[in-house]
Amino acid sequence: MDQLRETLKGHHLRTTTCREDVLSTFISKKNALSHGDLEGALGENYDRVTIYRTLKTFLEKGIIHKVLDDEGLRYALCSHNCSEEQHQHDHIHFKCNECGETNCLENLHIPPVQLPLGYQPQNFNLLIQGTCPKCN
Amino acid sequence: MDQLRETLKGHHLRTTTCREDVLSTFISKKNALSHGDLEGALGENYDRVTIYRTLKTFLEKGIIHKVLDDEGLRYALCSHNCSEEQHQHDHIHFKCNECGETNCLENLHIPPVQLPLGYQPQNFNLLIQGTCPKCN
DNA sequence: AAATATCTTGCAACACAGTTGCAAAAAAGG
DNA sequence: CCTTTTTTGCAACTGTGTTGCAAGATATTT
Repeated sequence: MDQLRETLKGHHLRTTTCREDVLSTFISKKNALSHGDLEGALGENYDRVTIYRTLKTFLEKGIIHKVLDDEGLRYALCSHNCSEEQHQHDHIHFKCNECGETNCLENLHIPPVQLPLGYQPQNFNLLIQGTCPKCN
Repeated sequence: MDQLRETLKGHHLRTTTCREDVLSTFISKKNALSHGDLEGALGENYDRVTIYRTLKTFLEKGIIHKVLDDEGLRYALCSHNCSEEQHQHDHIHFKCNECGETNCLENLHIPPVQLPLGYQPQNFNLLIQGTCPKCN
């Protein structure tokens, strides 16, 4: 796939098979992935450390972003074009307690919150847990 | 302090010095604490493992709840009375990027979000990152 | 197409976070 | 104060994430 190379080049990264494979895994599975998920999928081909470093690089370059929940750290593709300079992530993540999948709800915004005086917000991150349509 | 014993008994827990100390640390420092924070404060008196187990017990009994941010797991007191059966945590956490402290914004509610069809929400968790009044 | 500079990978080793089993010690209740 | 039940400390272990370094791969220049 040439689109993978394009995406990597667009973020000023050399194309390597590991980066292509990690990126393509994020694209094919659409939900948020942990390092462990990726190691499970690609661990026979690449070293643990390389996958960690790939994730770190992708984070820095704005290809993926962190997704938090109560049982660990995951990563998901940035939908709106992020770059090294600017990340825009005021979106909502939904974690299903049945199947355990976490997904970004792309088209929703976090409603405005009236903060007490003196608080300067920069970033909003809403995690909703419950049951997803597939498990409902 | 007898209030500590009362709180523990109210959640069906035996009073031990470790539990009293952990609870009183949560009460005196008002912000969210990590295991490491508690180990730093009490580690000379109690074993690492004991602190882990105390946190786990407090979680189960509804004395504290998890607080997530992009660099790890923290815990904070439940303000509204939680029990083993029911936790109610639709509140907002604010993490200051300057001082690193995370606090619960007690009196705020998360505004309602219109979810797509099929999503059954059970729990809302909003993390706002920015600058807090002290660092502003 | 080969040579160079630069970046990426794998390996080993390490630091830190969290868990489990078990025997000894402490709490609650009679 | 004796018994039951829970909690603690210790040792050992698993899992997660990082760092240094030499070897390999990528991009670039000629």
